[in-house]
Formats: sequence, C-alpha cells, structure tokens
Amino acid sequence: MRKRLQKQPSGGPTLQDVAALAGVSTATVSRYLAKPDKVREERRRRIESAITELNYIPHGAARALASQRSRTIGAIVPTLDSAIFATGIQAFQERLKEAGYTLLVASSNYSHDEEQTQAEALMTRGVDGIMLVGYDHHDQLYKRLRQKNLPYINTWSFRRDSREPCIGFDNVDAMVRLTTYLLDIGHRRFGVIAGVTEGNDRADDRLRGILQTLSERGLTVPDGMVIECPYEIGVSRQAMKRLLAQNEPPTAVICGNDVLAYGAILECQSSGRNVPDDVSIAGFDDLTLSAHFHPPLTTMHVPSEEMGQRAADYLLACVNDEAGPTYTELEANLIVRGTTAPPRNR
Amino acid sequence: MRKRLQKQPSGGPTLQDVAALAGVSTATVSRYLAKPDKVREERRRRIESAITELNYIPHGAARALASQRSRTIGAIVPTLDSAIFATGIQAFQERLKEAGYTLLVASSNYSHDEEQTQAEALMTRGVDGIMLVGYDHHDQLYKRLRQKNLPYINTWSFRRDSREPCIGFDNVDAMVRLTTYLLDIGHRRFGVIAGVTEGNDRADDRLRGILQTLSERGLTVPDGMVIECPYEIGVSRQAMKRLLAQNEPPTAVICGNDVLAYGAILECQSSGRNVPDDVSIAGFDDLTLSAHFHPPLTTMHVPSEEMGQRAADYLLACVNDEAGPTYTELEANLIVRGTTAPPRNR
DNA sequence: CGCCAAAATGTAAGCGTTTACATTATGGTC
DNA sequence: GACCATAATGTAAACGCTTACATTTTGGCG
Repeated sequence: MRKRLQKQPSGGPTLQDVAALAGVSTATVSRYLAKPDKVREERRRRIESAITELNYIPHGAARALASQRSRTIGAIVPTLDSAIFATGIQAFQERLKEAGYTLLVASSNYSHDEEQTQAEALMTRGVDGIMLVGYDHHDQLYKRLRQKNLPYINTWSFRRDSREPCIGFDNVDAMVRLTTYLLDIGHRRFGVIAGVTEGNDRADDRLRGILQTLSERGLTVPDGMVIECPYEIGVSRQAMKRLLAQNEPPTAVICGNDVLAYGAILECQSSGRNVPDDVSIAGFDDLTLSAHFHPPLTTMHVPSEEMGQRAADYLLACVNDEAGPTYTELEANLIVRGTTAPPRNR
Repeated sequence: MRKRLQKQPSGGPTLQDVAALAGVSTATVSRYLAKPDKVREERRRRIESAITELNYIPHGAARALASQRSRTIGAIVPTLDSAIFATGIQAFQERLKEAGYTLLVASSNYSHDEEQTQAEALMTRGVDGIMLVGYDHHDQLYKRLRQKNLPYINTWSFRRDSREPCIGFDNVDAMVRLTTYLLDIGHRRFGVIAGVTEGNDRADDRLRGILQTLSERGLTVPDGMVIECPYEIGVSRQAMKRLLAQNEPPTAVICGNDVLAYGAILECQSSGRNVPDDVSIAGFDDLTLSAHFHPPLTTMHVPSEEMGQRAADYLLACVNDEAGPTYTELEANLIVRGTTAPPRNR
C-alpha cells in the first residue's frame, strides 16, 4: 500500500466519525438519516447526540454518487433579470424544498444554444430533473434528456397537441381573448409591441394570437404597426413613440408583456397623451406592479405560482416513480383595469 | 465477492468507457479534461472523438467527491421575488460561469433562521464558497462557515470597521447624502417609508442614516411619520396614505427602496396629488424602471453589477488560494430626477 | 547510438456515502 | 425453554472520478 497524504483538515466530520462516536456501524447511521424510525430508540439517541456533538453535515456529493440521485432539480429560465419568472420559480423552489430537494437555477438569455449549454451543466451537476420554459429547444436538448432518461417538463406554455410533458396555458388562446375584448369595446386600429419572437415560442404564440384574431375580423395590421422588441422598458418606449408617430396612430396597443406595456404607458404620459382616453394599452403577465400602476394595467393574469408548484409536483412524482398528469392546462385570465377603454369616437 | 445488480442503464457513459474506447487509461482522460495541453496530440484526438461519440458528460458528484471541490458556489439572497437582487446575482453568476463554476441560489425571506437553514443546505451540496447579503446573520452561521473553513463574503453593505470580508457600499452614508440633498433644497417636514429593519441591517442602516442626518439639523420626525413596511407596493401605498393623512403632511418622503417609492408615487397620483409639486419622493436602488417612471424617480443608484462581479472574483480567488482584497467599498450615487423638487413655499 | 532529464502515461488508492446481503437480536408462541 | 418469523444491525462492495506515485516514452546531446 502506498503512502497517502493525511486527510485534509478542511472537510468536517464524516459519517464514519459519527458511527464511531455513537458506537454503531456506518450503515446504521446512514439508515438513521434516511428513515429514523428504522433504528431502535436507544441507538437513535446515541446517533443523534453524536451528530450534534460533531456538528456533522452529510456530504452531498458522496451521497449523490452512492445513491445515484442528487436530490437536486434544475430549472432553466430565459432570464433572472425580471420579475416575470421570479414568482414561478419561487413557488417551484418552495415545493421542492418541502420534498427535501434543492433547486439549481440557470438562465439562457432567451437563446436556445445557451439553454443547451446550461442544460449540459445541470446534467453534470447531476440534477434529477429539469424544468424548462417553453417548447422550442435546441435539437440536441430533447435527445440528451431522453438519452439520460432524465425527467423534464415544459412550462409557460400548453399546446393541445403536445408530445412533451408540459404545464401552462395556451398563449395563442390567451391573446385571442385579450384581442377579442379590445375588438368588442370598439377598437379597430391596433398597434402591437411584441416580444422578440425569434427563439421564443411564447412571444410567437402571443403575436400569432393577436394577428389571427384581427384577420378573422377582417382587419389587417399595417407593417409599421407591429414592432418586436426585447422585454426592456426603454426599448418599449421607443417602440411606442414610433407607433404614435404613424399617420393614423392606433387606438389600442397590445403589448407582449407587462414590462413592454409599462414602457408604452410611460411614453404616452411623458408625451402628454392620456391612457386610456387617447390610446388603450394592454399587457400580459399581470406582474405585481400592474394592479397598482397609474392607471392600473389591463392585462392577462398568468398562473405562475400554480405553474411552478405543479411543475415541481410533476418532477418529484417522476423521480419517485409515481404517476402524475403529464399534460396540465392552466388558464390565463383577462383582467380588465384602467388602461383600456372604448376608443374616443371621432 | 458478492453478487451485484447490473449497472442501471440510466446513467450515461463513464470516464472508464471513454478511456476504453480511446484506448488510454482513465487517468489520461481525466487529465485531458483538466488540462488538455498535458496530453499528447494523438491521444487527445482519440479522447475527443471518444467523448463525442459516447456523448460523455462528466459526473459532477464523483468529481466533487474525488477532488474535494464541487466547482459550485452558493448565494443566499433575501428574496428572488424582486428585481432588487436579480441584477447583482446575474453578474455574479456570469463571472462564475466564466470560471467554470456553477451558482446555487437560495432565498432566505429576510429571515436569519431561514438563511441559516439554507446555508446548511448549501454546505451539504458541497459549495466551495458562499455569497451572503448583509452583515447580520445567525450566530451559528459564521461559526459553521469558519469551522468548515469555507470562503464567504458579505455583500450589499460595507462597514469601515468590519471584521468580515465584505463588498458593498455604506448604507448609512448613502442615506445621509440623500437626506442632505433634500434638506438642501429646502425640505423640513419629512416622512419615511422604511423597509422592515428587523433582521435587515441594510434597511436599518438606511433608516438610521436618515434620522441621524435630520437630528443633526435639529429636526425630529414625529412618530407617525416613520413607517416600516415590507418591500411591497400595496403596503407602501397604504403607508403613504397614512402619511398624507397626517395633520401636517410631509413635503418630502424618503423610501427605503424604489419599490416602496413606486407605491408612494402611485398613491399620490391616484389621490390626486402631484409629485413633486405637492410632495417630493425619493427611493433607493435605482431599479431599471425608475429612470422611466412618470415622473422619473430620484433615487440612490446602487452598483449591484459591480458588487456581484467583485463578490465572484473574491470567492474565486479564495478557492484558488489567490490573494484578493477582503474589503471593498463601492459607492452608491445620488441620481436626482423628477420626483424631488423644493417644497412649494407657503 | 547510448544516456538522461523531462514529459507523458499508467496504476490503483481513496473520496464519503448507500445498500444488497449476511448476520444477529427480538419477542411471540407453543 | 426452544423455535421461528421478523426486525435491527453489520459488512463491505460499489458509485465515477482525481491524483500521488511508479513506469514508460520522448527527444536533446555528447
């Protein structure tokens, strides 16, 4: 046997140490950790006191290696930089925590390539499951996921014809309802500030929902009236400015999400226009701020908490080999508030 | 030798498989992974193609166990539910990623106990370092950190007399400057909507900064004029309503952060008051929205990105046994915009 | 062409758990 | 008290890597 360096003093006490101090085998301590009621009263007490005395903290990596599961779940969201996904993730994490799982969050910056890279990273970390946002992912991603036989679920989108496990709402349908509402109160000239549709199926669905509804009513939206922009308030203001500069400015502007809507409203206000008297504006997501905005924003409420919760439930069910609904449709609800009103009649 | 179950087909190919396919030893493959230039051209190629052919993904837990480092860094923020920490975390993560490290985020809900629990969880996951927000932590936390000899850093706060590694700005001083500005433009009747100071040293520092400055100028703030509330827009509106209902309402209201300020402004607007003509309002943090708010919000800009970046640098330096500044003071800057003006003279 | 230092590679011992299987203790029953 | 099913415990082999040390290759030089 070769010589070895002394154990680094850095790492804390090990299971072995606990076992020794408690005068039992490592197996018993391990079992105690997993199912305390499987070890007899007396030893349980000895183990407990050994653990507290040594300040023992289990070594996750060793545990993961031996048991082939990391008790870690990954989530890849497009961005951390916005409130949009925060609530969903928060709920997701809460649920995981209850089940003793840890969440690993990564962000993709709305890029499929980056999403793929992050997924790879999560797999290296040995996550037991992955939550994804949306449907469209890197080709490689679905393949890898299946190859590793790793549970995963798509969120923030539900498609009736889906072949992938998913939980969310129908983005097209949601926008159809919003648009229909605006048509019903009399609007005919529409502007659209959409999110970037490239690589973002939700943004794309939403935009399609709008245009489809309008064309069904025989309305076409002129070229300059549809602007795609990243979910940034500054950019959105610019977009709104362009919309308002049109020959016949829109009486209603539909925005791809609430942040874009904030920008639109703010631009109106600082250019002296009244919302909703001069122009109606609608958002999507129902961020916390929206209800309090001035005027309060008309928007589609998205069940982000429930989505997070259920996504966690699904993944947890998978890792425990339990059954659970593979497809769950939730509903987005139209919340009519103060930024929309019938167009001023001319 | 006992019988064993067949290897589960679930896990992908291992280092061993790669080595076999490439016709080299596992050590060589491992070395290739760590420092590719240490293995000769020809084998390198063989290894590379073996890896792509097998779709090999390294097993993080095994790696962590063998090398005694997880290449994972943890961060515990008070909440994920707000944009406040998002940008800092984003920058933090970006930096870590560049260095091949993964970020594990946890949230404490502004509770020291929960922070402690989360820290324990992170340690179990074997993080190589931890980023904390603020100074005041659970007693146990500092102890554990030192016992495990785990690098950590306090952020979002800098105290000249600190004995703990930290990076941030002086919250007291920042508020002193903001308050001084408001005094300088003529305000004498102040209201304060502070964050909850219990267990939140930043909120506490900020409040102290305000009160201290005022009292130095001989001003005392009546009881009802200081309201603590959680960082929620709805609650903040209520607080503002109470402030405005006072006998002599304040001419200036200082808010513990921008979200609180949004609530204050919104409440004014929906109760027909003009900001800043009737009342000046100032925030803290300079969230993205603030510059675009209507009117644009006067606030303290906080260097959250730089903080995240530098915190990452510090922790990375620690894990690599490099030297780095243990204490870094950054500056928060007063950004005067449209929500503050001299009080209307009566 | 042989020598030798340096570079590359191989060998195999852990890393700290979990867990299959073997062994031992427990507590009814007759 | 002997017997047995059952519950509790112990034993030791993985888990998939890294890395100290041993061994082999390489290439420059005399």
